[in-house]
Amino acid sequence: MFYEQVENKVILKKIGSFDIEQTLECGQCFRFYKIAKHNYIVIAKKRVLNIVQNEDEIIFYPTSIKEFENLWIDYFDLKRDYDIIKQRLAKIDKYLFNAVKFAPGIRILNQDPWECLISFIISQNKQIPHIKKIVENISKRFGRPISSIENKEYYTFPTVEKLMLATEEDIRECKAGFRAPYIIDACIKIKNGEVNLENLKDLSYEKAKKELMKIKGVGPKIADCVLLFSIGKREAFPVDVWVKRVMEYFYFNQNVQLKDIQNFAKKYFGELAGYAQQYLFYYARELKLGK
DNA sequence: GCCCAGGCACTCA
DNA sequence: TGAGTGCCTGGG
Repeated sequence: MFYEQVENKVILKKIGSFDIEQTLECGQCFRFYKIAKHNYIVIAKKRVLNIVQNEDEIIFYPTSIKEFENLWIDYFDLKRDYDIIKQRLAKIDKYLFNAVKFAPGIRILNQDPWECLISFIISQNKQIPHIKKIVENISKRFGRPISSIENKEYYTFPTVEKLMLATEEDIRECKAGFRAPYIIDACIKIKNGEVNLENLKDLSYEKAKKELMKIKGVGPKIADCVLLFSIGKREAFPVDVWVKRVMEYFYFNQNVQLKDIQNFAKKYFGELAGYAQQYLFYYARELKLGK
């Protein structure tokens, strides 16, 4: 990896396994906008970041070397060697070999746990464009404006304290529907310390999952998403309808129960389960496998 | 107009 | 303990 600053841009070169489209569109985050092919805007870390991917470089702006090192290297998981992860996965079987080859540029982001939690609470029974819209509504209404680009204003995701002030009715007005009380419950339990997002990193995967599931509206799938995408628990294996479909299609040849898939993934993928999940999910959804 | 979507809580056997 | 059902809402 090599990077340099040119004016207000950081230009990243010699980075393997990083495709901005695959990374953002693989369903792990909701606060991004496609501006053009290979050009995205990402809202994270209380900032608006433009990303342009060219043949052999990726340009980030506005930012600086210092900010890039402090925030974005971690956010995009750039220090990790995905070539090794992909090699190990590809050796497991032909399905993973193909899934990895299909989207070799996926990286698992390290997002903010709070925003990630609320976003995935919203995600149940929703399609991605809806989820993005609701998260945007909440940010517009309760977050702070960051900056405006081409007449579009971008907002931070609200803090726990700020969202605490919202009533269930307020949140329903953001189109969250029946999830509104779940969001209120998350605010309360995090604010009063019943659930501590800061500590989750230090807990085992199982304990951290139980901790998250104390919140109403958080079941195994959502807990796994939060653990994988914001707590760094790469052994988490979120099973949503797409993953269920692709796992049944490749490995079971029949309908099976959620817990069968969980047990299988744990044994079969081990500590790489989370990565396997991302490659398989993207592969399945893009090709509509098993549907 | 009906159906369904990246689950979950709730109810009832 | 396990299966069945309802849920806001918007797009196909």
